[in-house]
Amino acid sequence: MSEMTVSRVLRNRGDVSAATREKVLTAAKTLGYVPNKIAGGLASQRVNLVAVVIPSLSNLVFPDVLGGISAELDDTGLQPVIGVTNYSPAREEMVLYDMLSWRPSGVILAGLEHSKASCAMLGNAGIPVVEIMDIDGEGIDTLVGISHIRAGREMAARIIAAGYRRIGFVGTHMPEDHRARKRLVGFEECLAEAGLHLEAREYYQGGSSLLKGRELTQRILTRAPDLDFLYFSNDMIGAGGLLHCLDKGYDISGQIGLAGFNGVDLLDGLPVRLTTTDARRVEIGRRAARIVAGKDITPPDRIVALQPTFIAGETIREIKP
Amino acid sequence: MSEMTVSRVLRNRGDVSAATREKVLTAAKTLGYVPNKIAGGLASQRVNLVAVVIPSLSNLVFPDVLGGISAELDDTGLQPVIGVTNYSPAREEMVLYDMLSWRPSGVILAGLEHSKASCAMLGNAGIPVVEIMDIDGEGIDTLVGISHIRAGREMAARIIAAGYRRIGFVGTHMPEDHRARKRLVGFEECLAEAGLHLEAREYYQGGSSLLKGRELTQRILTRAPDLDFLYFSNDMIGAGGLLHCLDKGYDISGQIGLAGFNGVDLLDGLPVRLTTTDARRVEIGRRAARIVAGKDITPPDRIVALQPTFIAGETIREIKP
DNA sequence: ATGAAAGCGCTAACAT
DNA sequence: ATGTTAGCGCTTTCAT
Repeated sequence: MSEMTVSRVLRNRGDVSAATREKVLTAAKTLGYVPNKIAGGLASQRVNLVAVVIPSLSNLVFPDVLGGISAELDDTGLQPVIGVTNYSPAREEMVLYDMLSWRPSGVILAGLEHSKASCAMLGNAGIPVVEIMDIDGEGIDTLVGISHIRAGREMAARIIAAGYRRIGFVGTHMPEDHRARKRLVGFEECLAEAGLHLEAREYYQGGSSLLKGRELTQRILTRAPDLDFLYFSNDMIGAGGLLHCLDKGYDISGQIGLAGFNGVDLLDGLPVRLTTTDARRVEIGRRAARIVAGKDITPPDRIVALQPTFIAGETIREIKP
Repeated sequence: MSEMTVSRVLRNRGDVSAATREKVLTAAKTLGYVPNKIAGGLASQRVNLVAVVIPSLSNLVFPDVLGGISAELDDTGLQPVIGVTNYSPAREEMVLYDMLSWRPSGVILAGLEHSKASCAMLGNAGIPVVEIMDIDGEGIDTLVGISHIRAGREMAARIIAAGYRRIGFVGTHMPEDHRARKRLVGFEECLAEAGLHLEAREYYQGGSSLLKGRELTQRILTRAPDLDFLYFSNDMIGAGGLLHCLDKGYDISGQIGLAGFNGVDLLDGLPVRLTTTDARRVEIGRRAARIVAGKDITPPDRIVALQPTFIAGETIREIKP
């Protein structure tokens, strides 16, 4: 029996008689044969991999996105391969270079801001490229995400409508976290339109944790004790802030309101539910994967805009009707 | 100039004059050339990938392990490729099959319990295989981890020494979470040796969250109101239990003690610090990566046993001297 | 339904 | 320091 027949059986391609098929399968099993995809990929010029490039795994956001991607790729024969950039454009460039050298069937990558070389590589790759999370800017091929500017604006509008006026911000100071930056831009724009401005800011570097949220909140409230609202750049920091305020006996939502961002349900059991915005993480992963897999057609404008949705929680006053 | 010279430049191999080297590099850059690793791998019979197979990304444990692996592989030219099994041996088998078909340089995978076919594949692969997290059992090649039986025993011993006697357990009921199972085995063994036994158990399925921890704690304390200690199978569930007990006004550590497992620092800012065991996640990742990369020699017994370390926290009584 | 031949894009090994 | 040749293990294509 030729190797050709074996190849046909193992890929369920072409006509093979049930008898030989059976023989090949059992032989492969007993020999513990694992086909060599390197040779296969070289011969067929196709590889069932999708490169997924994200900034971090410890940020609770990305496991959710990956979950959406996996779920949607599961029945397509495509496999995600994850690369992590640590929010460094230089590292992103290296990761992309490495991944593209494997000639994947598509690329999903977080964010719109990439080095010139990265953009060139992606443009020349001749494969679907889906940039996710953010839609405020120019894309290379297709975008799937939410407008963080809008998310920031909407939260500001809710806060103002609820009557808060002395507002502070606590967030990351990573120049490379463009989405956090855009949320703040939208937030401040909306404040400005209402004749308001941020009364205080507190920035931090590195990962987010409850403890950091506590410390920063303590610090900003020491510096600016008369704040009546704090907008945090994510839920983990926000939850830390919430715990601090509970500790200190603040009247949450009355004396001081709080809001985070993301809508991570890991934190649902806190003593008070944090007001936040659902960033539609799983859905973003799903839609991106569907496009790469060719399950969805790309919209004409090449943008899939999902809507960030407000989660009221209990740390903001209700708006009187 | 032959393609061979180009190949040499791009891999920094063999002697190439500085002049031609320069020429090749600029040409590659302007053309946006990305070498084809599929062809390269086939020709050289070597591929700079390390397969990393883990059960889940949403479990806070694994991003930490991956962090350790990445950090240690960073300067080796090796690249981790992550596969997720969702705690399913069948899925693990598929993931392994897929990954091995790319002929990686090594495999790091969580746990010691694998399907027969998985073991056969790994045994035949002819590459370093490091099983991580757990050392209670037989390995295929090399093990790096902690003894969960011992971790369970040690926590039980501390709890008993602190004077608690009516002890309950809250944990996952996933038959495939062998490490949680082994901790419980060790825990109960130690109780039995002291003439004690678990007074109540509460199991759950699916992922862990603060909310689930609250609900389960409420339930177990309703059924068995006179418990004086709760051992949780992880910190997230334990933190939920802690929040519930705080809510209900329990005297934490006095009236009821609590302990989790893992030592995740994300939760450090809780109102009361949870007693737990540090599972040495980052170190496990590092050591496994060092072995796969050939930085460390494998110990003669093929086991790298790390010590789970007790973190006292504030939810257990201090032992009187 | 099965087989034979060519070749995918590189690199190892051996010239020069 | 640079070039030549063969071949990695498959799949594509074309025969039979």
